[in-house]
Amino acid sequence: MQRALSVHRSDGARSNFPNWYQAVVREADMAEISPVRGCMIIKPWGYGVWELIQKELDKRIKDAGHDNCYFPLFIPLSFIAKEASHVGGFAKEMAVVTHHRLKTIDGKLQPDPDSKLEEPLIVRPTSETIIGDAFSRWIKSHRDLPMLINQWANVVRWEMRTRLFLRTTEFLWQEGHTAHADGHEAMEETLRILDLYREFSEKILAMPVIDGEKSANERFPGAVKTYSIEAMMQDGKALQAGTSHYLGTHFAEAQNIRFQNETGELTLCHTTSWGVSTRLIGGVIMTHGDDDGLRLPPTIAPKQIVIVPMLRGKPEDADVLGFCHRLTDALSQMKVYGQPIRVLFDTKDVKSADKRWNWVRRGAPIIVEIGPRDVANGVVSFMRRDSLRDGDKVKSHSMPRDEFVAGAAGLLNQIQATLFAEAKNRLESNIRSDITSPGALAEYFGAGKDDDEADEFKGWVRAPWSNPTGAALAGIEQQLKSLKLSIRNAPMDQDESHGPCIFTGEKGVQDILIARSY
RNA sequence: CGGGGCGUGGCGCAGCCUGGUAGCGCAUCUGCUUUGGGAGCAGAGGGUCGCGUGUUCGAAUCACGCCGCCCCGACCA
Repeated sequence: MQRALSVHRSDGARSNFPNWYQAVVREADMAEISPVRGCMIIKPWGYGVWELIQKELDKRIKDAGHDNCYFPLFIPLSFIAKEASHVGGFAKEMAVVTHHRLKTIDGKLQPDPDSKLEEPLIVRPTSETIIGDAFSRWIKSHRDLPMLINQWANVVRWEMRTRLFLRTTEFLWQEGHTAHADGHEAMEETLRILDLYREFSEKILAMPVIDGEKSANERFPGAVKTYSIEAMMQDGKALQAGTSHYLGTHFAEAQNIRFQNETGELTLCHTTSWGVSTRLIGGVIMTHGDDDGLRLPPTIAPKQIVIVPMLRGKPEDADVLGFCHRLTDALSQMKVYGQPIRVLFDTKDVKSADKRWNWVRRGAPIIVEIGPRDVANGVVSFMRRDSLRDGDKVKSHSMPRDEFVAGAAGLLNQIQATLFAEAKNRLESNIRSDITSPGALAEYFGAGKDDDEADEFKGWVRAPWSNPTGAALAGIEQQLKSLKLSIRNAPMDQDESHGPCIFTGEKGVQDILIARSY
């Protein structure tokens, strides 16, 4: 059967999934690899999605009381060295600036040895240390608290292996940093943001997630507690889509972030940090994409409705164009999610059929096609990207023009709801809680089976455990690693009582999610 | 960084084993025909075959080195 994409996923098998993913990124015009290793060029359609993500998330962050700032791209080496586990966690992936000038030596342009920096600068992998330094100067009194700051920035982490959007050397993100008078308040902030991320992911990205706490060895370097939202991709793997950390007084101690409390005592602040990145776009692609390309939730589609005129090179073309112009204007007057509907009248001099398939691949939620017959009958023919086909055939709908205009916002809402419902159903129906031993876990995830079987779609496992620490935890992690599994998080949503621990057999204290992951 | 695969016009690939100076499909451009849907015919443009060194009269093809991409592992938010 003919599909809009050059690479197809093969019925749930994971083997073809990476190729399919790359095909979507490329053919949906989202991004391309750049001349710089591990870095990507985000193209207009992909960046448009990011801008909408920024807009929606920025609003929520500000509504929660945070102000935006901008801190330097460079961080003095001495800053990053201040918090021991923080350095430990990031040391292996730092880009370091050592010179400030180039010189041609022996005909070769190279860093001028005479321009060596006294103190090397690192390109920020995250900004806790430089923001903490500012906090230590900004915060003097309990009246300065809480300090609620956010920044939109690029960061660099020199990863071994990169994938477009999911893990790139440079990526765009938002990082929130807050300081509070006590641990209780800082924990509240950490969880409030976690919930904000969950709500944002579900409502705006139509990507259902499970929020929970990370296990001890997956904590952010320097954190006391780390929480995440985890989304299920269409190959069954988990994607960590956002994190929120309670940093305790670790950074406050390292950087002397103190305030005088009501009784005049000098007291350490409790800090938090949290972020989501362009990785979310990868999550959207792997959550909603299909064999015809990307399917964008209307909330983040740069163009929600695209109108393609069916021109014939005949006199009635003028009528078609006029009809399309008026339709574009009428739709632009309508609102969805409190903002004008984003409509594009695609007048590019390209064959109509090609335009249609380009928009299908890019995932425009509604694609309208107008020909002379539509004009004569005063109707609008359109396709819904969320349910493009009936079997193999493309499903085309027709509706009186005024009815379509009046119902457009509702239709976009419906598409958003359909995408979310599909993803939600996939998530919920693929978490098994009937696996209660390491043996059963190994069997389910295909240990010892041949490649084809091991390659089948697997979801997640939810199981009780006794929350072991130290060597016991490390042993379990090792065991999971041999199955390519990891503990994703301990969901916030927990039952009162728990069965015996899947690993130790001891009394369970909470449920955890186990999955393959990105 | 270890194991495997790959790198040939924008995209997908053949040619490589058995060296003789580049080909196919899609896309692009032009013209004609077609027109409720990914059109047909004819013609055209576009590649120093990832980079470098070597072997050879001659290298996409053989050897060595390097770079990049993908998968698995290691690592990691």
